[in-house]
Amino acid sequence: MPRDGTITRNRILDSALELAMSKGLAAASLDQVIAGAGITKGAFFYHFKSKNELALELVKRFARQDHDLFVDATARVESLSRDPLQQVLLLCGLTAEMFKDSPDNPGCLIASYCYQEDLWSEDARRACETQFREWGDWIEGKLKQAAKAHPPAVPADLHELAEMFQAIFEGAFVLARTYNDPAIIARQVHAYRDLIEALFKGTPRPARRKAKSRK
Amino acid sequence: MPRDGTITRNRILDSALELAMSKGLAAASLDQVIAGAGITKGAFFYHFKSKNELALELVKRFARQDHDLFVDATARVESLSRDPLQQVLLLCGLTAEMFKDSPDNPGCLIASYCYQEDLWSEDARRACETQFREWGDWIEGKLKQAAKAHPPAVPADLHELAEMFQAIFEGAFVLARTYNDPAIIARQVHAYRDLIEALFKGTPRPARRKAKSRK
DNA sequence: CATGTTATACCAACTAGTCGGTATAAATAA
DNA sequence: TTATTTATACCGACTAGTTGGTATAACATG
Repeated sequence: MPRDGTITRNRILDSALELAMSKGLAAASLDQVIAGAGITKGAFFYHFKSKNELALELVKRFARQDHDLFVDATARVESLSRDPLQQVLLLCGLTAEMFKDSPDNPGCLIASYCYQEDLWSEDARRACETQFREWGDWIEGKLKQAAKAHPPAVPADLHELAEMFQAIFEGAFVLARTYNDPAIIARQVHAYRDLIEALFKGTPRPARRKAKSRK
Repeated sequence: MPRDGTITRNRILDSALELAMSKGLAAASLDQVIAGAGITKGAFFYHFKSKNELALELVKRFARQDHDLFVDATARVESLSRDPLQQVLLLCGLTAEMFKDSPDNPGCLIASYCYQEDLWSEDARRACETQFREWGDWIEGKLKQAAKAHPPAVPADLHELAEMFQAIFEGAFVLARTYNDPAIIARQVHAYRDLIEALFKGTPRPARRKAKSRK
């Protein structure tokens, strides 16, 4: 067998991801992708038959990685607590933690794609939808279990509430970039966590440490 | 005065906005902007000295329009109720209403820009930040007034809570595009409204009409 | 006429994608 | 062992078309 092509392939995808997060993949030229990957045009078109195929493969890889993250994170919180509400709260905490002190400018590939419809094929859209639903369904299920055991003081639509997790997440990326303050992401996820807790417990809990950096 | 150039200018901006919402302004060519506006290159470069200037002017116009909307909406809710909490809840209702039965694929110019940094000049960023803060500050102020009069059952960071309005909003656009279901926007804003109400009132209220369309 | 507005023709740089060819390395065979 | 084959992986010059931007002339209107 010749040398391993998957290395080159991943270098191309990595380069494309970086460009997608900054200038947007639609606006990035293949020459830039190629330069970033440190390869040549020939190599690129050996691995991908077009720029659109690159876009699709990139989002598919993203969805796979996100799925792995989901499996890992849910397994962890389910092993940390048996209480479904606690599991949701822990998941929020875990997620917020991931974005605390994140050095680079965070963002979401899906959000970037859905404002650049050249990249937004039906295949890509469906892959993203599936991935979103995976998280949403899990949270919704847990919230419903929690509600069965101990109904919240105020009725709430648990489907919408679960959906809100992703909404806040995606929105926080936009805010972080607009305010130029990545800390917003962890802050908003935390705020969501607190709202859920308040809704289900309805009683004050030990005061949370105040967020320090609020320029 | 010779004939009115502001008409052409606005046609250009309208065309650019439409392209920005679909394929992204960075990926859109000037020829497409020009074709959409039904004019020629000469006319374009008479009104804008470059594509980047177009991008900046477009986002500035967006911010102006959003500011007008803010002034109008807050004035309306402040005339409808004297209770700050009610005002916030009404504002959410008003906002959700705006996106109910929205025919075209909704989206936010700011979100699109912040994933395409060719367009994301510091000037543009600051204009967007200012506009975001206008809404956030107003909501935060109202929530603090409301909390003073009748503190929520559970302590909550009202700054984060106000910030969450925009986060949910921006996130809902992404979800709407990913799920291909514009109804999500009104739904999420409504869910936010309900959370705020639950937090401050803490008692059940007349059951809301169930959302009907949930494919 | 003078000023503001629009059209046509054009350019150099860049675009996605092609193509003939080369390098690598394992498998086969003498 | 060594020569040959085979398939994968990669290179870089090339093309046809597009890009943002310019030059210049024509048109409209007061």
